[in-house]
Amino acid sequence: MDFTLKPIQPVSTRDAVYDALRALILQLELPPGTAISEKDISLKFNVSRTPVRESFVRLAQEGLLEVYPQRGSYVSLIDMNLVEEARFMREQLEVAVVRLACAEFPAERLTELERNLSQQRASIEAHDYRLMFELDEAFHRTIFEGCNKTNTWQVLGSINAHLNRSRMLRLAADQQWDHLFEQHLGIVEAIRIHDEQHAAELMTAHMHLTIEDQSLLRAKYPDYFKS
Amino acid sequence: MDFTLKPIQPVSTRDAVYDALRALILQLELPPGTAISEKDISLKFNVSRTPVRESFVRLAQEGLLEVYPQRGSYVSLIDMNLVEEARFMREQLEVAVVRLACAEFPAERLTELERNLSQQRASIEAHDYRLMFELDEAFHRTIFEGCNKTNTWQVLGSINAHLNRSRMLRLAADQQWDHLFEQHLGIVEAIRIHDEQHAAELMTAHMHLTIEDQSLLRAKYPDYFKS
DNA sequence: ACTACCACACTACCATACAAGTGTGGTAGG
DNA sequence: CCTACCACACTTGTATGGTAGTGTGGTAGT
Repeated sequence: MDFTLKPIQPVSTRDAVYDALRALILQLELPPGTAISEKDISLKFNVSRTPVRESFVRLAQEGLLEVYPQRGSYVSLIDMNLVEEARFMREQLEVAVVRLACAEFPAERLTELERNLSQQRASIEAHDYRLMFELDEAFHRTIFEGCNKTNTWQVLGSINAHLNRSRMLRLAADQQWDHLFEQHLGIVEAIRIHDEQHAAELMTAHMHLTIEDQSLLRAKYPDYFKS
Repeated sequence: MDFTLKPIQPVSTRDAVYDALRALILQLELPPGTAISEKDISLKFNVSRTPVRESFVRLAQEGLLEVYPQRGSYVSLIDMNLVEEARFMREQLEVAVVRLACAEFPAERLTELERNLSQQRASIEAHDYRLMFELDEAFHRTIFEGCNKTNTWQVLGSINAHLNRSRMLRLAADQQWDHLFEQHLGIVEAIRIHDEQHAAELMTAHMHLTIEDQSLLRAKYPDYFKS
């Protein structure tokens, strides 16, 4: 007997286009300000304008795309006000969740965090910053999952689209990965020994570290920023 | 010389349909579980399927609509896990913002809060709960605006769609508006005298009050809830 | 040389037709 | 009476044509 569920949909064209465009925007391969038209994209992907259009609707709702009727669509510029508020929201939620984690955290999630940490160490030594970026995401997601706050993490995912775009600009830069890694170590230790106060302090500092040097970024990529 | 900007768009059909459907869903005039088809809506609004469809995409992204390809679309059921996490997120952000407000808050916003409070008092005496609901929204929004956290409030707006739907169920019920009003009074007073600790405690309690008695709701409207 | 104007290429918006999958009710066969 | 099956009436997904508004570059007129 085969209980495998047949995929509800192999993959809808709309979702495929959406995923592709979103990835291109977040990885800055479509830099802020880039003009993109439904027609262009539909030709590049060899699909009709309909699924492209619907992808545009979703991207516009997330604030990643600005659509001006009858004039054109543009990858949205990075809005520093928005980025700062995204950082603010993330800080509040991350701190609150890590406090919960100090009170109660499943053992298997803790080992998952430790496994992640060892991978982080390896990727830093290998100077693989792209991988380190992904591990950092996974690290924080695991904390949320361990506290049964999966939906919260998903909401953060869309909120942080802008935040991550500016973080991506610093990927090549020095980005003090060593420092971030030390903080990760401390956070996991605090969770293990249920030191809520210390965990909260570490997480607060951690959330501030991910966004400094914005004026430098602005100077380096002036065209990518708004106002 | 006339510097008035002509409206970029009188109002796109898509946005009109989206706004209408969203309001219908949030006010439970389209109850959770209701089947709605693109065709039906397009006939009712006398527009083609295209703008309706794009509205569906947006509503589905917000989690207010479930779309099953080739089978139908349904107003999403209320997911209590989601509601609780929405409440959690809102609590963290509201508390953080009210702390900011205690440190610094513009005078004109404070008078706006006081004006709002007197309107609340009047609407409670008039038993106009619908108006009270709106005043409550405006009250919290004003606090966010006074702290330059407008974007944060907007994000909360989409997060709280689910939360508000379950709150709406209680509108006719007793919904201890008196108690909520007392807390509002206390919060404004705490902001005025910069009593951060007290404000945070009041807001925490306030955020918990808005969601109690869920089991009662579930018993009363079992078909509206998920799992 | 400069300005006003207009045709044209381009955009997103909307309507419509067709494609493909799903569930159901009726019917034919056992 | 029961079951298997199939046609049909739905659904959403995709493609395409026409509409209206916008910006630009070239041209005619001064």
